[in-house]
Formats: sequence, C-alpha cells, structure tokens
Amino acid sequence: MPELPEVETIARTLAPQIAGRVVLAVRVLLPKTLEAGGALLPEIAPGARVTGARRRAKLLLVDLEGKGGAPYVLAFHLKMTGRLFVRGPRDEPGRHTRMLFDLSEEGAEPGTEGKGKSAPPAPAARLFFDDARTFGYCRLLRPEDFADWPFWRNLGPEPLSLEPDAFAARLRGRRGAVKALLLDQTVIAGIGNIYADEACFRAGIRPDAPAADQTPERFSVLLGRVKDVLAESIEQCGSSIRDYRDANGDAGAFQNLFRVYGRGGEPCTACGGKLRKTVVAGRTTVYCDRCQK
DNA sequence: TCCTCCCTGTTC
DNA sequence: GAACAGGGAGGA
Repeated sequence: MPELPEVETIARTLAPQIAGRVVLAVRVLLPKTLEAGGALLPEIAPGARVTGARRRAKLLLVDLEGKGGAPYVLAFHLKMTGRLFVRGPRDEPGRHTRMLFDLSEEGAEPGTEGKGKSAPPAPAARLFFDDARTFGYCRLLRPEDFADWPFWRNLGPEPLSLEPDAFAARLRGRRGAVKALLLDQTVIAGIGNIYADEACFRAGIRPDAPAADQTPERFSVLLGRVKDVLAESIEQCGSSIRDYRDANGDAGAFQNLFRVYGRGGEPCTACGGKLRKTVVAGRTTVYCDRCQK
C-alpha cells in the first residue's frame, strides 16, 4: 500500500538505477496495465533516454527524453501491490510482472539513428513493474497529455509544502468526516489509510469527526501532524506491511512507529485505553476515543 | 456525499 | 473456504 512516503522512497532509490540508461524495448505482459499511451510506445522504444524519477501524489513518474529531445513521462500508480525494481538483463518476468523495460548501460548512445554502422546497445538491466492484484497502472504521456487526464488535473496540493491557510481554505464548507477529506486526493494529495489514521491520532482528532465542526486552529494542528508523520516516514524509508519494498528491494521501518494503524484492540500508546476499530469513509479505521475528540 | 466494485494473496 | 486488505472510478 504505497502512499506518499513509500512512493517518494521508491523514486529516490529508483532514479540512480535508471537515469542515463536508454530504453531498448518495452514489454506489456498484461494489456490493461498500460492504461494510456500505448500508441506512443514506438516513440520511446527503442531510443528514449531515462532522465530521472520523481513523485507527485502517489504517482511515480519516470522522465524520458525521446529522439530529438522530446519529453515523455511514464506515470505509474502502484495502488496496493505494485512494485518497481531493477534486475539484470536476463532476469525473466515472474507471475506478477505486468510490464518490463529493457535498459542499456548508463550513458550508452541510443544507437538506432546511425545508418546501420553502430549496433544497438546491449541490454544491461531490466526495469520490472510487478503487481499481484493488477490494480496498478502505467500511462505513457507527453507533457501536453496531462491536461486531458482528469485524475491528474484534479489532484490537490502536496501536503509537505501546503500552508495552513490554504489547507483551511480547501476544507471550508466541506462536509463529511475529517478522515474522508484526508483521503480525498482532490483535497490533499498522497495520503492513504495509514497516514490518515496516524495523523488524526497525533492531532487528537477523531477520524469520524465532522469536518464542518473543526476550528481553523484544529485544522492547522492536523496539517502539522500530517506533515510530521509523512516526513518521519520518509526518513524511515516508508512503511512495509507486507508487499511494499523500495526499488532496492529493501523494506521501510515506519511500521514500527505506528501508534494506531493495525492496532485495533491494543492499548493506546498514550493513555493505555483500548484502541477502537471501526470503518470510516469505507476504510478500516483505528483511533483512541480518550485521546481523540 | 456515500457505497460498491475491481483483484488476488494472505490470514483466520 | 470465507474474510480481509484498499485507491479510486462510477453509480445511486
């Protein structure tokens, strides 16, 4: 369940492994995984160079430079069980591999432009997109295509650079539970079930409290705790429940610092009371009814 | 604004 | 062999 800190960690660990390599071939093993941009594949393979990897919301973005310098982006949404990792050029797809990218060594020349003189570079690595549950997807986009993608267009601001006033303004007049708004990617981007519960606990706010009842001061505290949990988790390289690994195959450590997520029925770390488990916004939710009001 | 569904590996 | 995990699309 990669949320903002996990995707951020993947971007940071993936970038140095793929930047500077040339895409030699793309294989789509499960057609629906390539949700958009299939017609653009011939423009990037073979010959486009990877220039970097970054994150926006829960999307992992791989930047490419095509022939003539034209920019392209591979946008991956990992949903619950998606994984991106780099292996050797002869590693074969596994049962859950959905897409596969053959990559040259770093700094290789694209090689297909020459009039047959220079042989195409040999594959030196493979980027795997694995996803057991097949909810994840990839889009191949030109910069101008992003405007036609409603999900992208409607994404809310990044929490880590969001100011309290702007946050309050986005929440003004909104109905529903506080947690529902934290999970709404058009309100604030990148938060999922784990960090919504953890932030509510640290802010002392019940996840099911109506947003309309909250004062600007409480929203300001909530945003502060959202930033805290996200920043701490990034420091810990994210949370690993079961599937999540970064692009080096390493687990994160923030799961060891959970105070409520996955701890229903256990004692509250603050007051010792029994943590409650309910459903809010259609998601399993854990909170302390003594510490959170 | 809320509910259901998509999907399959893991746990009960 | 059923319940559960859950982001986001789509329908009520």
